[in-house]
Amino acid sequence: MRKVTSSDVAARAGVSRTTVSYVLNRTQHANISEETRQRVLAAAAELDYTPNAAAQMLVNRRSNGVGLVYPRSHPHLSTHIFLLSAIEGLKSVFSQHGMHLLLDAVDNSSEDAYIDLLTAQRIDGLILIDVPLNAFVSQRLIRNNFPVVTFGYQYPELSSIDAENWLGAKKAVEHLIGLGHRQIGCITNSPHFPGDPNLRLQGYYDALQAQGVPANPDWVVEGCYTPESGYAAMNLLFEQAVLPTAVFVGSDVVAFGAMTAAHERGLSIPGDIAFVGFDDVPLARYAVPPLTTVRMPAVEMGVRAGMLLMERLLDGTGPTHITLRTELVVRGSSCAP
Amino acid sequence: MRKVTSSDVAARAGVSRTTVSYVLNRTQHANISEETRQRVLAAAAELDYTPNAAAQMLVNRRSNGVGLVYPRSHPHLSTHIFLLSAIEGLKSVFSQHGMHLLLDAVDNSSEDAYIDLLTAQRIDGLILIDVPLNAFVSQRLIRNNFPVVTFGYQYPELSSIDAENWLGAKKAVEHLIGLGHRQIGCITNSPHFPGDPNLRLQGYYDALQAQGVPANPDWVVEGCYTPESGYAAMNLLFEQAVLPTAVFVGSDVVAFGAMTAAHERGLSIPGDIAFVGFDDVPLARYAVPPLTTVRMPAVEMGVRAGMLLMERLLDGTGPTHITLRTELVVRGSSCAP
DNA sequence: TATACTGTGTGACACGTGTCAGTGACACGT
DNA sequence: ACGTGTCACTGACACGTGTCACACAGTATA
Repeated sequence: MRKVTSSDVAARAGVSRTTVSYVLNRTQHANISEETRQRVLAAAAELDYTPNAAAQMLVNRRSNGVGLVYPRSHPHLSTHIFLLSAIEGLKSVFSQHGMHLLLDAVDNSSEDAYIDLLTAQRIDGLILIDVPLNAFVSQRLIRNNFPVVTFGYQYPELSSIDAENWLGAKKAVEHLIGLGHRQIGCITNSPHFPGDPNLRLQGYYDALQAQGVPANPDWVVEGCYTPESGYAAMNLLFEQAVLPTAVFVGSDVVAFGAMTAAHERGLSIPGDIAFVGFDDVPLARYAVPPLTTVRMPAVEMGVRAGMLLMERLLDGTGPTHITLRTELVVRGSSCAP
Repeated sequence: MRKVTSSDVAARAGVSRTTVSYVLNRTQHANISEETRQRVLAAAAELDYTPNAAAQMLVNRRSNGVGLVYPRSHPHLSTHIFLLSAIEGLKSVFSQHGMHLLLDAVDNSSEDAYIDLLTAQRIDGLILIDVPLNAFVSQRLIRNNFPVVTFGYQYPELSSIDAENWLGAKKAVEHLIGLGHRQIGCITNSPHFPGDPNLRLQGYYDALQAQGVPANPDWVVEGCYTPESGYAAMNLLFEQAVLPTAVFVGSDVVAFGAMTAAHERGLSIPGDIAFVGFDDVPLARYAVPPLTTVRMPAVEMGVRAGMLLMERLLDGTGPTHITLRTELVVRGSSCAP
């Protein structure tokens, strides 16, 4: 089957290809009579004409594509539940502008493969979700002034979107302290990477210090995105001589595993041990008991990131950094010890 | 900044652009001396040359893009957890072939917007996840012999990938019957669409009939993807005069809501009421109690779908239908009444 | 009458690539 | 000397679009 081109439309309307282009693109400075305009429009509709994307990309030097890059290493849920919400927000903005989303997972090994997407002009902009940037790549992006929005961490020269991780964690722990807890453990969201300060963990420490509650390094254990890791981390905590009466978990999904470990040990929640999570995943309210957590505005973060990139693309504005509020949602998993 | 083109490479290597193309594409019938070949390769590397995707698409009539379409109407988790796994599987296949994934959500209103992606030649193939095809669109796809793989439902002329929904549901309910249950309710995964037989619901009915257990239409309630809907559906069941002793839920995520409703009513699971879910979402094992469920091989479905599409693209094979096995995973939420 | 201007439309080029047909140069067999 | 063949390489076209500079007719202006 042959593809319909603008020449076909021109022939059918009895005009030149140039005229077709002017009509379809509503070119301002072109004077086209109303009658011809209608003839062209009719011909295009009858032939069901769609402009060839490749040809447009080639001549416009614009692909209307945006690359969305995330690390493949993150296992299923935690960050990826977030990924879905972010996609939802991003798409709601991009679809209004006729932009398409190109998905690319990145391995730790060949982490600059997605760079080809932009040197090949396949995308006009880049959204990076939790992707570690090595110096080579970041400098290249900055030097070329390529439109980038980073998600969840900041780079001075690149636009970024984030939420109040530190403050959210601090509020969560202060909530526990306010309930009377003095022995508060922490299971982190992710393993520690050098150079990547864990703001949620820092919020935990700062809350303890601000309220004069002693910190116990034995009560801080690393989680790694999954419920399995939370389960294992909690069992590690149970090996301590003195147990905490409350645990702040850096991610709801990890908290699911931690709470299961507590259940299996016969502890009652929140009677024997209280839990607070982070993210407010849709299932958090359906944990047993319902999980107290810090809400991340995931969809809104996607929307704002999309808007940031569009502004950059259309108006050429410089790098902007946005931090959205987090909110403590108190449910059944936390109460006085 | 100017883009590096193959002309630049040619100039630097002191050869023609044709030679550059032959070397970089390893064109078989072209005879290029080893020495020239190395010169070209070196020049390309020094200039950090990447071919322009638009130009390649235009001349090759191939975009190396695959459209992944899903309905926006599905709320967060259920199908979308599945979506992430599918993406994982799809990407593992596509990345080997240099194919890119283009994401597109489809509204009920303008459900054929994604068709423009293919008439514009922006994509070479289409993966449809739970997207309802109206007659107009499907006929157009079939007539043009466009490469399509549907996910989760079948269309005779289009390739498809699915799992044993009917058999999985049947095994789940037979499991409950085997435990001694005779009063078994059902909360569906999704609302009923005309023309879309709910195979999981059918498996439920057929298991009851095969084992001679009476079916009670009052015990069948519609869910709608979310835990909220499961919560509401379960409370609807609780309004019955006689309560079921076990419930088969068409989706783990919906089951989370249903179990929470049971907890709030003070019922013990599985003592007072047993539950079996469907999907084996990563969190299912961390429900309270751990959820007995039917495992969907989501990632493998993605892989197989990707392979199906690649075969179709490379070898031009006809439509193929694949159905993968499901497996009952028995956990703590089900035992004898 | 010559000039300028306005409204309407077109020819031709550029974008960057893949590839067919063709060009010399050289070797070989008769 | 002449045809045949191979090797290494290149010129030119095509893909489908956007847009600049120009053309032509008709009308107003000096």
